Amino acid sequence: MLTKQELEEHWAQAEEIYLNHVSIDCVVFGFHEGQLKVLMLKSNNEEAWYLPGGFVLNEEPIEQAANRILKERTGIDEVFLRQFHVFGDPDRTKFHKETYKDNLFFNQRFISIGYYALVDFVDVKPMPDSFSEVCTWRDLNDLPEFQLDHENIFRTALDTLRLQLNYQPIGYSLMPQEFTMPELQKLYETILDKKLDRRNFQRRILGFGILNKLQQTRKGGAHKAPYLYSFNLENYRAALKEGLQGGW
Amino acid sequence: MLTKQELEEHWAQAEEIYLNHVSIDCVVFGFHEGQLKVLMLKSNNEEAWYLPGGFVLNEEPIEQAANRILKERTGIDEVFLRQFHVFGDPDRTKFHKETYKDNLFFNQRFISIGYYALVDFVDVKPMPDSFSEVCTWRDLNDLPEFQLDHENIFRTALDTLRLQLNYQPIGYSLMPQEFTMPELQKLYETILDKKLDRRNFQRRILGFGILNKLQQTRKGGAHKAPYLYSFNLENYRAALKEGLQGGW
DNA sequence: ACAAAAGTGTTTTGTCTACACCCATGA
DNA sequence: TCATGGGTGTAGACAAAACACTTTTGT
Repeated sequence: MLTKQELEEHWAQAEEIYLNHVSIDCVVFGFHEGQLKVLMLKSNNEEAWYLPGGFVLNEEPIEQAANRILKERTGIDEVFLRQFHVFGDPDRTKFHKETYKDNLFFNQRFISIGYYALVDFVDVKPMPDSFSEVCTWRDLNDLPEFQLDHENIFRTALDTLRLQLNYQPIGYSLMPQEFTMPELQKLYETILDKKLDRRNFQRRILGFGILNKLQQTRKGGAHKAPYLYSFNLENYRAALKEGLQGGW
Repeated sequence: MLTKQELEEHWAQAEEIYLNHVSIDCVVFGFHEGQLKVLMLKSNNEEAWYLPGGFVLNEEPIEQAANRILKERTGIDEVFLRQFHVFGDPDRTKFHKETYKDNLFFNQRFISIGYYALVDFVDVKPMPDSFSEVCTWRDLNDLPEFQLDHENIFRTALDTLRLQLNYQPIGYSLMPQEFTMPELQKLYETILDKKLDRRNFQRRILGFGILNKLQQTRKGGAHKAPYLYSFNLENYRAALKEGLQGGW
């Protein structure tokens, strides 16, 4: 953890260290207790929430920058991370330009590259950045006010996630190692925001041949114990090359 | 047309005029005589071909920059234009950095935003830029050597086009005002690189309700004259909101 | 009159959808 | 023992795929 003074020095140097005019914003999705979540931060000074973001070091590939930023906020590495859109309106950071009038670095135009990440909820240890006091998961059904154009960035990410559901290993990245069929179904229902038929869902998912059915069942529920599954990563990758066929 | 000296002055000022570190590359697709084409330029000095590209003015929205660049190369406005990927490898412009060692502007790292455009072939008047002697259509079956990472950019655009075939008004943008069913089918076959059944194709396309069947037929062929169609733009837009369902 | 391309309709096949019954478990 | 959720199978609807015959036109 840097002291206040070290921080000030860091941002005074930012213009030298980081590639100017380019930023990265990440929409980090997690899934917990049947709810889809986004990782967000709350500003020190106002009731405004924003998405994890950062800048690109002078000689750093952008994918690597996104990974680094994500690791700083979540503690995890090797996450599923995809570029989805670039936000390049000259007015998108108007608020920052006003707030940081005297700061050379922040007072410039930024083209922001949007990434969305899919992570296993339980692995994440949310860590605030130097502008925030809070870093935490927000439920998609209970979102706060967004700063800047971050609402737009978030919406675009969510739309992309829905479109790519059949082309990306979304289940694999968001579910824990072992999970039950109803849990996986809940994930799909949450992302798509619609109910799916239990039996058809099962047949379809199993038909892809991307799951391993385990011998154990999930005990402790008040009812019949469901089987546990894990992903067959090799088959999953192969299947995704072709895209999982058909729409929901 | 600028003189050589005016050009030199322009690029000497580039650092002031354009947003540093950000560039735009466009993959312009056209369709002519049953062949899919890309618009490319050839360097003055070498046997290297590259994609139309340019930079973003300080206060210019990026979509507007892409449109401006496209207009400069093709003469047309209001084209179908979509962002598809950002290319941010620090080494991607290594060649330029070496070639333009003494130029402050070119000798910097560029994050390039990739756009693909779909245009009506006959509307385009290819115009070289200040680094090229030739601007012309290249057949997808007869592509030249690419400069920098432009082969990668092109491939990524083509993959995106295939994926989005059912979600974007691709036929509308690439076909002339009036066209026959076999011509439209050829377009789909070319993009997807596979043969389609004539009757099923027709039923499917007509089923979307996005075409107007005209009374005239295309005379002059050596055989039965096919009917002409035009797009019903209103229905097309509506249908695309939902995505044209099903895969080929 | 024939070759080649275009128009159109029917049968077959397979996939998605809707639905019902049995089973296991904790309360 | 009952309420609840989980496991599994089947018949019907619908859409895609396969396929054949007729029509038009230039040579």
